[in-house]
Amino acid sequence: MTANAVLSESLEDYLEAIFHIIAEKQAARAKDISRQLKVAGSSVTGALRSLAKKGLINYAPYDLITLTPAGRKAAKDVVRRHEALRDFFVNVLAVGYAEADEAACRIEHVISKNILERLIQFAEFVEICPRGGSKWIAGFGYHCDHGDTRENCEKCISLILEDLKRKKTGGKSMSIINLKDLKQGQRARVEKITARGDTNKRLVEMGVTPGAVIEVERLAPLGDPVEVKVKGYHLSLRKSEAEGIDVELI
Amino acid sequence: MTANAVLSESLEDYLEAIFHIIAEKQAARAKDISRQLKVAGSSVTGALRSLAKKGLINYAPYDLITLTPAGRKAAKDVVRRHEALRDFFVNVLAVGYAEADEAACRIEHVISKNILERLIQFAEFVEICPRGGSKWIAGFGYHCDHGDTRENCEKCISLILEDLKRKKTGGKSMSIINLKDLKQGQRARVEKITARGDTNKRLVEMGVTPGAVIEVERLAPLGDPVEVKVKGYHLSLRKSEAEGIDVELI
DNA sequence: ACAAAATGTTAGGCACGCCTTATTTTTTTA
DNA sequence: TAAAAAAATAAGGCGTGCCTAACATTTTGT
Repeated sequence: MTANAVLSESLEDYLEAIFHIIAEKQAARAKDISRQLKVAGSSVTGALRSLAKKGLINYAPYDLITLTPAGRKAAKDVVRRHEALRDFFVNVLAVGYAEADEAACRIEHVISKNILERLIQFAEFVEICPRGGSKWIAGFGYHCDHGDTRENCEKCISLILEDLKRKKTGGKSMSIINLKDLKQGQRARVEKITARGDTNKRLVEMGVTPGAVIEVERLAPLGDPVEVKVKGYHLSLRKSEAEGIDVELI
Repeated sequence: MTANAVLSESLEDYLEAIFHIIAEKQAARAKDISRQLKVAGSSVTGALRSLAKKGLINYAPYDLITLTPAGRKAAKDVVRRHEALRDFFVNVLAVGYAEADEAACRIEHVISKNILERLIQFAEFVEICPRGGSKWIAGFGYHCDHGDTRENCEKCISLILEDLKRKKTGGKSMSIINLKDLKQGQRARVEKITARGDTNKRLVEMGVTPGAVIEVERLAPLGDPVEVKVKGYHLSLRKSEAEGIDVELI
């Protein structure tokens, strides 16, 4: 019941594991957790008691384990840190997924809020800035493997020139579309929030602001709701909300 | 005496503190360490015994503390991680020094070798790639504070165009100079290693390769030796070695 | 040189977080 | 439905890393 108890690294790991198990199969059992975290069953019992005492999980001996609202919030926070770090390593540093995931696992416990937000913003910036982009990251990968020479930079510059020409011919109105028209897995840059009033407010609060990168994670059959990821947060938007967001495909 | 014992986070902290104290005043005392790490004196005694047992420090009760060669190597490694992280946070993420330093302090213990190298390379890449550079990072700072709109991107693109023009007029031979002609604090990109034979080999081993960013940290009165930083490593180069390196100012 | 102050060490304790071994409870299966 | 298997818990131990309090050894000031 404690309001905002500080979680130890290992309790964060337990919470994260529970979150993932529940996402797959409604409720978790101690065995699932011990298997996932590779610790003895008795260690799990102790951890579960701690988490229950902090009001983060519903737990009774021999019973299934679920997250309380506070627990879900705390778990999502850990997961967001984890995913943001992993995405940064994969998308910006061009590190392999497995290695990135493992590194995220360790760093997620010690990174400060501010630095995390900066990392998220930087990854976003790299994607939307014309000077960045996936080609640029590919160039970084080349630089890592082969070092850099002036000739490579010349090539790089001509790539920018090509991009510029494309932009120019595309004119000022590019492929601005509505969020609801995106397909699953597509990413876009928020161009404008056309929603007004409360909806507008709600969207901004959730991190949906012009310039932000938004990714469609799942789309219900009728497009309602649409699950998206923005700034590391997973959001579920109603169709009416999605319609109030204009985006530009990346 | 242990060859390559794994150090706990706290022992790494102790080693790092000892390294910094010794850099300032020849030898460390337990009090210096307890003051710096903000722990009780008795904790220091225990840690020192551990470090001595691992053959990393020379330690006798009531006596001054110095690093063994192995200890110096281990300490330098920790310091490199710390500095590389801090530099990344400051130079790439545009985070304040104090905050960056504190974050580095925590992350340095858990970051993997590979990811660290990638971070170092990325920071370097941002500096030497024409698409990156300090102006680009400044743009990132703006993006963080105000979000991004298409107009900003237009400005950004015109900046690149200006850069391109400058490069064009500069022609193909830019300001390639010799490393020995750099002043203290200047940074440059390694263009070519003109040294041959053993010197060449030694330089490459130390991370001085074409494309690398090199920074002059200290310059002896007669330019021999010159202390530089490359890829997070602090090196001391003899004048004869410095003369074998052609660089381009950043 | 010798007391006072500063510094260093020992001893004992506490909290974590993990382990192993043994026991209890629940679920499966024959 | 009862024995076997699986899952969960309890008890006790270990290592780390920190603390306080008490004691030992320098160093310093006069």
